[in-house]
Amino acid sequence: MKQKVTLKQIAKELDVSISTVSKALKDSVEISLDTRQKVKAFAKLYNYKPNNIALSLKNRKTKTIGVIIPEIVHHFFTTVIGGVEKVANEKGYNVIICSSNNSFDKEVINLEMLASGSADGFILSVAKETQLKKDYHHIEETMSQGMPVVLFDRIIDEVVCDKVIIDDSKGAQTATNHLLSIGCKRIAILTTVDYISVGKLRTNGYLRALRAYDVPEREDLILKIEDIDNCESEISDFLKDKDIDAVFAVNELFAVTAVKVLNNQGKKVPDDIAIIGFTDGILSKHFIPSLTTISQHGEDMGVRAAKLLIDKLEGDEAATEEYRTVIIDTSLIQRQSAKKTK
Amino acid sequence: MKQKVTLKQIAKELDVSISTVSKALKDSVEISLDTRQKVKAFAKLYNYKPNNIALSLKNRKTKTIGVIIPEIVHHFFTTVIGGVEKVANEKGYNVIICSSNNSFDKEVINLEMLASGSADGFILSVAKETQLKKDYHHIEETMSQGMPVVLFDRIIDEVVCDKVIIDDSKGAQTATNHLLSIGCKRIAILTTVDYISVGKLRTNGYLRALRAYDVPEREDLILKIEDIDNCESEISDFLKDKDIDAVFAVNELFAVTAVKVLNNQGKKVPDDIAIIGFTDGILSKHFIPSLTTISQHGEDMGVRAAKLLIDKLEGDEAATEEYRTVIIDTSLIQRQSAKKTK
DNA sequence: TTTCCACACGCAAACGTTTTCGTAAGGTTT
DNA sequence: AAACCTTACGAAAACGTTTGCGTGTGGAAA
Repeated sequence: MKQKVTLKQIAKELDVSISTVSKALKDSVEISLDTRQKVKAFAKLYNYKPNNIALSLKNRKTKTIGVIIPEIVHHFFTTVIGGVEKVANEKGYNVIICSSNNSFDKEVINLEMLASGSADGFILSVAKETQLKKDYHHIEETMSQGMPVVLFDRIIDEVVCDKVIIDDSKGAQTATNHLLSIGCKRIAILTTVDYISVGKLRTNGYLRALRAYDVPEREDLILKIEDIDNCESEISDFLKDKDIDAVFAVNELFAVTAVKVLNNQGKKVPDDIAIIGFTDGILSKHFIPSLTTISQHGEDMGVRAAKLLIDKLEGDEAATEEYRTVIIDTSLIQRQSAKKTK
Repeated sequence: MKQKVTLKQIAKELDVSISTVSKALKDSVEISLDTRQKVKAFAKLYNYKPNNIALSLKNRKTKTIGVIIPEIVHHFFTTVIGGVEKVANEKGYNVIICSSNNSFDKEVINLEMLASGSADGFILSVAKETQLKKDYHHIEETMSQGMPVVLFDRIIDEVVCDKVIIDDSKGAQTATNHLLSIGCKRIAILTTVDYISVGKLRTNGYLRALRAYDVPEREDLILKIEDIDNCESEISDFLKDKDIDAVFAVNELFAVTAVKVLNNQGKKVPDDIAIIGFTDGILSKHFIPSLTTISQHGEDMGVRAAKLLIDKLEGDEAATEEYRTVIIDTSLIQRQSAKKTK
């Protein structure tokens, strides 16, 4: 088994110095044409590739972006990663992805690991636990060591840095407005517990829309779900015999579960009841009926986040000092699960 | 903005040598208790973390596993990554993920980039283009430079290395058997073009099951789909007025599309026609009807792949020379889309 | 012949670690 | 007092690069 070939080895074989080899490979005029060609031929033959690690050490940058997300098996987060990869690769950056699995500890470990030399900056969506715990020292510490951080989607207001979000509240308002505009009056919402920032914001948007239409808000039409994995029975109990004509679900899973539950309860979507979701994922697209939903444009988020980060990484000192928050527009994707009541 | 603190800085502040600091932090008996405590207190205060890059360079290993997959927005691949991360983290490895986007060129670029110092070994599922092109020089080159590679799912027979696969053919046979055993006789298959290795294998399994039951195979019941993203019309034409009682789809998307198409054609699943899929993803689980399917146990694959790789990475020379192929058992997950005919 | 200049190349430092080996100071044994 | 041993620390090399600067060689100009 061959080993990776280094400058030193080439130098030895060709009986020149390491610096000569290095310069020759860079086509430096310092080196004679003859030597240059010889070295390059040799390097090609032995498939020489400069060692990134050594370069990182020398340049004190890794040309790597660290991405930490709460879940890796998750359609939205992976689309964001897709966006990040796209611009990162264009700009010659590598992307290294870690999942915190929604655990605070793992988030800290991952961040510290990557921060100690593996990445130049971070794109991060915080774990549920972190939101609950409100402990952000690891993020602040990373930034104070000179590594920029861009937060996206599940952000933290208290941390001052670049951010990329959607206007969750506005998106929810759009969704609710749509339901109201097609004639729905009694709209239930399936949302998360309040410590999940996006859930809370979407609930707010829902309430705002109601008020704008002068529809009284009713506590009994709001379900805050804690255990996402076992939401079916909860939703079933909640929806049972409820006199409603629409459901707004703050994520895909709640939306399809609602359809399922309603089917079981003998109600048809969209004929008897309209449903609108949030997040345009696989399920929304392929479900029967296909789901009208709010798209978060995950790839866009990734693109913008990566651009922000790279700007900061490559920017002059001046640009480094100001922080921006990019708000990505959501859009309503109309499909089959919500239609005009006659 | 503080900078990352190094041994050198600590040494300077404390007026000792770098080696003293290094040893003190490692609790070397060479250093007096006094100095040790002083150094450690100081290091903690300044939040010293050894620089991974420097360590990588020195140790000539990165403690990082490179994972390259054809698509990042893909349920199955992300579950595999989940498995990889799990064991990698347990063993103190980092995971760096790149997506080839099914492009041969990007696969080569990613692999070369990671191979030049960023990762010690690779877990890889090859791009469609690579399978078509049959060009594997980048993989062989990587291995010849001493970096182990584990192939999974979309593997390459010609490349000699560790592999983790499911028995696609057997899984497909199980699926088809199930359909036959519940009384279906005229079973269509929705599969991919032959150069996708897993598609071909699954087709073979289907045929084998048919033969074992003495059911004649019929060319007109086999649809090989090239353009996965626009499969609906193709499937619709294919299924139209066909006298069949079951469909075996080699992936989730084909399965749900088939259900959709059949619904439109006035046939009910599972009452009029049974459907069975392959890959147990979000769709299969939440679709209505939920899909009977073959589970590939993606997380298991990731776990096994990571173990194989780490074994090779840490193993003695002897173990390094033999290559293993792990076959993960598939299992039939019975849900609603296929039931006994009366 | 002396001086000067280009040319082509090598030296060495630097990035941050770890680790082997060397050594000064001080104490203990004869 | 001489010889020796601990103890506690420092110097330096190594990992693979890049790059500023120094330098030997040869030829041309004076």
